[in-house]
Amino acid sequence: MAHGSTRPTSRDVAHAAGVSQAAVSLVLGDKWRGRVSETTAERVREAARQLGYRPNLAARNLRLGHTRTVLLVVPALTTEFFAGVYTGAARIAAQNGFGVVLYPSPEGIGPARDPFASAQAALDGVIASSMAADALTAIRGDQLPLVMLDSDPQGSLGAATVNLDITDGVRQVAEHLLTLGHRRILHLAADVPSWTFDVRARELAARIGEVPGTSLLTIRAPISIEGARTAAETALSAKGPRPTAIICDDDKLAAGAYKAVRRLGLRIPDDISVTGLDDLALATAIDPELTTVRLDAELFGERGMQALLAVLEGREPEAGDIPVQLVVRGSTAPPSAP
Amino acid sequence: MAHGSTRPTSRDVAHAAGVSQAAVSLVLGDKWRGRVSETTAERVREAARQLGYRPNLAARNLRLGHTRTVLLVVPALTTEFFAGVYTGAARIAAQNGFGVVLYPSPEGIGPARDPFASAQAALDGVIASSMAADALTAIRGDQLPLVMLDSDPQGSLGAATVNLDITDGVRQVAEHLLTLGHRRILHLAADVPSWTFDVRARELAARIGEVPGTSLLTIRAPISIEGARTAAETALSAKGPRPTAIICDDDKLAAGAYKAVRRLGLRIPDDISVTGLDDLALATAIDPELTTVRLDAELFGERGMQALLAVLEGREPEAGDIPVQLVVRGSTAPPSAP
DNA sequence: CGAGTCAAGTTTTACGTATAACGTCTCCCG
DNA sequence: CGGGAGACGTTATACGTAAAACTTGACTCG
Repeated sequence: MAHGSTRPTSRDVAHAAGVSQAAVSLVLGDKWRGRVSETTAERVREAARQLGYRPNLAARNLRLGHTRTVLLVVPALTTEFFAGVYTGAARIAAQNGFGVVLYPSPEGIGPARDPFASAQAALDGVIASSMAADALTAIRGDQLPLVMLDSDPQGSLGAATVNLDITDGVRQVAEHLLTLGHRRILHLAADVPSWTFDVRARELAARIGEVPGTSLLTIRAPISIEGARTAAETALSAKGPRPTAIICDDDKLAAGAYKAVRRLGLRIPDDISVTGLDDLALATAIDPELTTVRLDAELFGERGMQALLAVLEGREPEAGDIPVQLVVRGSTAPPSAP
Repeated sequence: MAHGSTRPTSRDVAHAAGVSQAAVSLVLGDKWRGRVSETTAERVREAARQLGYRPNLAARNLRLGHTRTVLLVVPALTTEFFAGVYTGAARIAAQNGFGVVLYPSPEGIGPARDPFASAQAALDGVIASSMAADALTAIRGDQLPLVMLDSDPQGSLGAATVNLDITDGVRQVAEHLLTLGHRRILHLAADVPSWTFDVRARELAARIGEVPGTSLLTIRAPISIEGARTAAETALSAKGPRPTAIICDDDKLAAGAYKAVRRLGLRIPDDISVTGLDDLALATAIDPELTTVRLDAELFGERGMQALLAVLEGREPEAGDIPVQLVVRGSTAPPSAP
């Protein structure tokens, strides 16, 4: 396994600089004020540079007992949303001398089997998003400090949670459509067992299902454009009065709904309105541009990392959901006269 | 930093099972055939289970001198392409007892400053994609085995390279459009310094620029829908004969081109044909569906990991570019009569 | 029966680092 | 002039694991 010569150690640097290994550690660890002379320190730094010394992280981690590395468990990275979450988390982490390692759950959104077998870095904590309960308990078994993203605050076994205010987003969507005059509404839901999707269904049922004179039909589809198209096409072809609006659990599903609508020879928003949730790049790529709920993925990641840092330091994580905002674009309009 | 009680070590397990620490290491490391009795082994395993023992990876890595962990450096994860690359790489890695850690270069496509400061896991090797030369040399300075993805085989400082056969893909696109009868072609290029984009320009110049009776105009845009839209709109509004086809460096740029075309009141493919490159989900979300070149991201990742494993074992990596294929959809058609 | 073999462990060591604990030497002040 | 106080280091140790080297006892076989 040895590729060429072995990497230089702090002892090599010490020998080259004519000092002890301890001195090297002090200088390079920036703990030398008043313990090593400036000239000696410079000699050590020069020797390190010369040899291309890089500390052995395994040894350091072992000695220190922590790694200042955190694992971010996300569903498969098939949209840029979790890229944003990562970016935000990594920014806060870097400001605090931490690193972030990504573990994209291979089987897509849903339960991850064993993040730790795969991401074999030694970890100080975990930020996990949208995971099923079995994987969650697997993680908890590890006793690692844990922050959950977009999960049921009650059911998270006492882990800290950071949530987007999805409930409010859904409320805004419902209000928008009701104000426009829609009464027959189709909910195109993600066929994924996750709290973040349950919340959408729950809020929609409360906001629309209980308003007199409205009807709410829910159908489920896998989160893919083709899956959503198929499901939506079936639902729209059913006999009986056609819905005048489709609320989709996310933007990708909305893209599928667009295709279904077009296939049936209908027009958005004239014949039917469509809404999404996420505000991905996709939302403005399709025509007409999609009315959707903007989620601040980076802020989400930042808040997640801040919460984890709080847990690590024994502080109480900041409470409060992250606000979201409806972005009205061209895919919604009042329903045409019946 | 201590959260509750400290984690159990192999010594704790040994004590609980009434054996030495070495015996625990042998049993759990599966090296005990003929060294420890079956009954003792079972006792050890039971004790480990009871205590919830998890080996300290930092200590193991230090002892072993390697981590069986590899870093995958990718541009910011704003499309699902690199998710596929990761998936493929992780699959091969897992089959060989390796883990993969992701480092998404924070500043987007382009040079990454210091992957190692951030991804502070101890590493055995690196797979790096589309990086500028300065970051490359920084990595090389670390003496880590390196595999480059989609990079100039000549300029990679002797690192192994794995490439998609982009040249062939571009050739197929050019041939497709020329066969349809297009003669005035606009090349919407990515404004990013990377070999993978240089190759596109080079091949296009050779295949179209040198055919008598054709014209090829190249404009550059940042890889974003809005950036592409702006650039394309400007180019299409210029005086003189309008191009009849736009070849885009990737699908995202193509989505921008769609918007530009629509803004100018033109139709795809009737007035103008558009092609992409990647075959992302986006390609079938837009209307009409995009003619593009399908890249097998997972195979790309697999081949990258296989090459790195070869390097680690002192073998010669498999040679040969990964084939790509043109997928003809509704965005290309013969040019309308002038 | 004595040497060799084998099973079933144990003792010991090394990996590279960070840091606590321990010298020196010089200077300065009462 | 005696000793306390820096300045400038060094020595020694521990982190948890894997594995080489060693021990012990029982059994085999010529």
